[in-house]
Amino acid sequence: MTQELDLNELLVVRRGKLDELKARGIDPFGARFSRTHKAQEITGRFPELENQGVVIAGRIMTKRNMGKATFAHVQDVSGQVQIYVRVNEVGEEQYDLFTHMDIGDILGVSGKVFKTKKGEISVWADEVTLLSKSLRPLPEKWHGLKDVELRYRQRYVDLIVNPEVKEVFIVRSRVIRAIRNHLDKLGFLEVETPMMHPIPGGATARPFITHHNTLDMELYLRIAPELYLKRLLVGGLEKVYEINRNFRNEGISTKHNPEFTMLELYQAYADYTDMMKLTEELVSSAAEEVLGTMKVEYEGQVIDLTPPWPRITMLDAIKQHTGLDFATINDDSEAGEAAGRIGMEVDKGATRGSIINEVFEEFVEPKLIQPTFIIDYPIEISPLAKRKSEDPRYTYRFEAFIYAREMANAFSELNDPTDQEQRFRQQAEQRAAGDDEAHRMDEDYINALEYGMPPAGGLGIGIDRLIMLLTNSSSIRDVLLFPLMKPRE
RNA sequence: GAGCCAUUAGCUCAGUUGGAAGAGCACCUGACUUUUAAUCAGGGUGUCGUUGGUUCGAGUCCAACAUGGCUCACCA
Repeated sequence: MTQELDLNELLVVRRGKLDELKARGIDPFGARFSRTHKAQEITGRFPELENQGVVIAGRIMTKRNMGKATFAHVQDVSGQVQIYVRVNEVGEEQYDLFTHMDIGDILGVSGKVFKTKKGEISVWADEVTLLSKSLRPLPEKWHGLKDVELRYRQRYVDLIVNPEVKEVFIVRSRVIRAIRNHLDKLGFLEVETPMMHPIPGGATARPFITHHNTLDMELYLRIAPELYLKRLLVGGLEKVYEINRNFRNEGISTKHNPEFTMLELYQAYADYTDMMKLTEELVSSAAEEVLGTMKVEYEGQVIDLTPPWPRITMLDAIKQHTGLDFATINDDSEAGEAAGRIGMEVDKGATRGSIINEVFEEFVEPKLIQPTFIIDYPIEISPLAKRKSEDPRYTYRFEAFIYAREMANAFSELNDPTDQEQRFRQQAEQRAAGDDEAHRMDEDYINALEYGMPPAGGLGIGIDRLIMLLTNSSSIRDVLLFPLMKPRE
């Protein structure tokens, strides 16, 4: 059975045209083509380009045949411009070829810039060249491609027909560029640390497991670069950052993709207050630079990113929203009872710190719409953060929340190797007790700390979620070019 | 992992009470030398997601499965 038998009529017709072109000695998949202008330059600089010769290239998006003359819109990366092709200028043979081209074909056009009777800036063609034949029909010109599944699976089609999609990814690229420029200016060094870890660390998450054949060893796709970046602080690099993918083997949702992009940075001799300033600065200046404003609209609300952002301790925030004062609650069982009084059930073995966190997530987090720093996290849920000297039950740690979502997580880094080793041991006990997301012991990391790591501030920002905020996207899939999809069939 | 919803032509969508599968765009043929959702005349598109079941008869009712969306759970 040949493939042809499976094709519908539209595809058969296009393949017929392809054969016809070949029979006429025309290469349907052309080569290098020199253009002088992009579509947007022609429409944007009409006064100086009027009557000038230009050469453009792009995809045919619409076509209106009027007999001996045809209008079409050609789309390139910058946008669309209309072309006017008349038999008088291009000749019988080329005109015939052109009228048989399809919407979706890629062509080159040379001609002069003019304005039609109705006032549309156009290119009056004197030559049209087929550069690539399209064998599949594009979605409808008016409604575009709406089927979200098809949009994600065939992003290339989505990008062709839905211009606002391209805009999102341009903003994404510019925001990341702005962050890089900002950090470079501050003297940070961009580094790349391993994606494949023998011991997954730096976060509480389930990893993807893979296997190296020659070494016959288990490897994990990284859940965070943190422990490697801090080894670089030990090595004396002082200010480092990495913007790259993390992988977590967990559920998929509008806010979670198994691979996602994180910024992590570490600054020697700084602490978490410096990281708050830097967070405000990075986010607000990226918005200002890319969008031209620090007031962004998200899901119908205006979010004001202008620094400074309010800072409130986790305990104060809980007190404010629930009336519960955990400062007066000193052990695990008391904490459990208190949570019960406001209608929360907690696990039997839950610690005071994890209960505080649960109460916070349940009662406070949903209310944090405008940018807010929540500071001083309980030590039990912060195994890599420095203990507060005034009260060892808390750490010098904050998270930044915007639109009830965690945007940034940062702390004064724990650089005491003995304390770190104890915390790893506690985590290992939790792991042994069945918590498969608890941290694992990393002996080499302890070894590194034993050489001495300068006191430092560290910061992580979830880039995808930041881009969602800045592009008013409600799903993480809308800011990922190729979100993970289950294969069909 | 759970609940709800969706799946009909290449795309966007109708499809009545269970009784001969539809429209627009796109496509093909013809007309038309400044159109623009071009227009006019003609043409026909199909595994109704898959597999079963009920029925004289299923796009329509029932079940299972698949994929996707939303909500929840987990997480960032």
